[in-house]
Amino acid sequence: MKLNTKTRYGIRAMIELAMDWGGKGMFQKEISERQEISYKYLDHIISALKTKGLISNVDGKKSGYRLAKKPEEISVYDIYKAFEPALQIVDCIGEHGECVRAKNCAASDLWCGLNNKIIEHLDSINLSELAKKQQALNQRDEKADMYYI
Amino acid sequence: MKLNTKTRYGIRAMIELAMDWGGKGMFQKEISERQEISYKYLDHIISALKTKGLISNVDGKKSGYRLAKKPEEISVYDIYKAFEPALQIVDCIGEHGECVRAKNCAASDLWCGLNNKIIEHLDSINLSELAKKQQALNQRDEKADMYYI
DNA sequence: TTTTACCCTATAAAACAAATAGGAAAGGTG
DNA sequence: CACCTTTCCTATTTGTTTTATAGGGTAAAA
Repeated sequence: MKLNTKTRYGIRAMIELAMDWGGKGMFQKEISERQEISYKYLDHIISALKTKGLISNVDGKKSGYRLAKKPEEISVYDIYKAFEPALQIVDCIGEHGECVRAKNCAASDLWCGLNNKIIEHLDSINLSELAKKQQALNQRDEKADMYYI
Repeated sequence: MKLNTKTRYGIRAMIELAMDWGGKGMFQKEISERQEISYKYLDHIISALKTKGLISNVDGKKSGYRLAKKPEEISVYDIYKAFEPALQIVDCIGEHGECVRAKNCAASDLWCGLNNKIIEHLDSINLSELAKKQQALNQRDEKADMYYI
């Protein structure tokens, strides 16, 4: 099981925007530079986040991107769902489950249980926490740098 | 995030063997037919499970496969690890993490936390539980069939 | 000695991930 | 207005991984 790059980059971009919350807005270029994500690749990521209504540049094209909601109101799972319809670690779960045995399958139950557990966890963490954590890490970093002078 | 087929098939094969625990042993062909897994593909799965010491056919080649340990002593994560060295949903976790930012990255922390949660969950479930559940499901199924006569 | 079951390596086909490329549209600025 | 920047959109490429299948060798039971 691997997390895809879009979701990972998407989270990092969103943390960056969350740290800018209440600020001046951020251009794609700025996010790309700060997070070292290919500018062109970020195109797709921003597009997905925008389509899902998680970010917006409502004050005009050159106003920069902002979170569309409060950081507290955006969970990690919200961001995950910008890149995949839903978390579904196996296909037998959910509507389009092709497996006929799923109704009487202990394995299916197992994966379904894990799936729920992961969703629950991703839903319990919001951008506010992550931004605060990142800010703390950044400060710690700056302090560490000072001692090296 | 998707679970791969080998792990899924591997679990199903192991549940089948767990239900046979204390029994006569099962041939690859038998497992393949019961679980509707391609006989040839099952080759690789059985090979991996055997290499990891989870199953054995110690009483001779034609004795059939058995669990190498008690069902209670084999966790889902043990089986998972037969097909991947370890669960690692992102690469920045662990020894070969290539990401320089990982030490000061809230995102990395996030995925690391999720990773641990998943491992904990997979480690908390053992084959004994799964086999019992599957047996219950099978019986329920047989009963249901009766009513349809 | 024939059959059965396991064991091993190579290869193919398909799907997916990750990124790049090219350019259209639109807004702000000198 | 002309021009630069930024967003927006679609297509294409490249590489990797997944999901098998194929083919044959080995060993032991019947």
